[in-house]
Amino acid sequence: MKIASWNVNSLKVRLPQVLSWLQESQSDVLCLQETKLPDPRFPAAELAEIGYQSLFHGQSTYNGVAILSRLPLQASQCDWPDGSDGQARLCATSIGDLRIVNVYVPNGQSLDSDKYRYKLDWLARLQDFLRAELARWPRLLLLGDFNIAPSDLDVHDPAAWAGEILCSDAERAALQGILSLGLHDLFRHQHPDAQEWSWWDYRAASFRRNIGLRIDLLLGSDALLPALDDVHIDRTARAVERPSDHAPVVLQLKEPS
DNA sequence: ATGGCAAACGCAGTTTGA
Repeated sequence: MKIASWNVNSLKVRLPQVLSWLQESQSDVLCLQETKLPDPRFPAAELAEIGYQSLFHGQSTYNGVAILSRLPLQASQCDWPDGSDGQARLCATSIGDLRIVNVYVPNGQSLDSDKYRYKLDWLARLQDFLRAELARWPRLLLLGDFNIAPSDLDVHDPAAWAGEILCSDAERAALQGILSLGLHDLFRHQHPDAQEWSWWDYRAASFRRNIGLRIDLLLGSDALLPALDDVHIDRTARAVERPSDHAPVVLQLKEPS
C-alpha cells in the first residue's frame, strides 16, 4: 500500500497537479493539508472520476485537511472528538486495521505570538488524542505538515534557524512527547543520516539552491514498523510550474502476508 | 541590504505562511 502526505497550499490552484500526481504515483492514499476550501467547494467529483473517495474537513482561506483514497474508509472523523478546534486541522480514518491520522499543525508565526501558544496547546491536545487512538488502533500512521523540524539534521542552516519558529526547544519537545507514545519518524528510521527537505521557501530561489526544511512527517507506531518498505520525498512535484512550496512524502508499506 | 514569493480576499493592499 502506498500512502503519501502533501501540503498543497490551495487545492483550488493545485488540483490539476494532484490529479496527475495521483495517476503517475499510483498512490492508494493521499493526505492533503492546506486545501483552503470550504467543504461545499471540495472537488470530490473530480477525484471520484479517477477512482478516489474523499474525506474532507475544510474552511475558507486557511487550513483544511483531506484524505483521498481508492480503498474504502471506515470510522472517519474530523476535528477533536468534541469538535472544538475552530480551525480545520485534523481528520482521521481507517483502512482495515490501519488507522490514519492527518494533521496540519499550526505554524505558530513567532515565539512571542498567541499563535505560538495555540501551536503548543494544539500539540499537547494531539498527544492526548493519539493516546486514545493508539489504544483502539495499534497500527497507526500519523502524518502531515508538522511545522516542526525534528532536529538540526532536518534544517539546511541550523545556526540561522537556532531557536526560531519551527525549530524551538518547546516545539521539538512537544514532538518528542508525541513520539514517546510509541511512534517513529519513518523517513529518519529509513535514512538515519539523510539531509533532505520537504519544504523550500518560494523566495530567494530556495528550491534551486536546495535551501529548505524537513517539516512534513510520517510517524508510524511500533506495530507498523515491520511493514515499512520505503519512505521518500518526491522532489519532482516541487520542480513543476506553479508548485506548492511543499513536496509529497511517500510511504510504501509491504502488503500483508 | 534581514528582502525575496505565492495565495486568499477582492479589486488595492493587507495578512499569512514557514
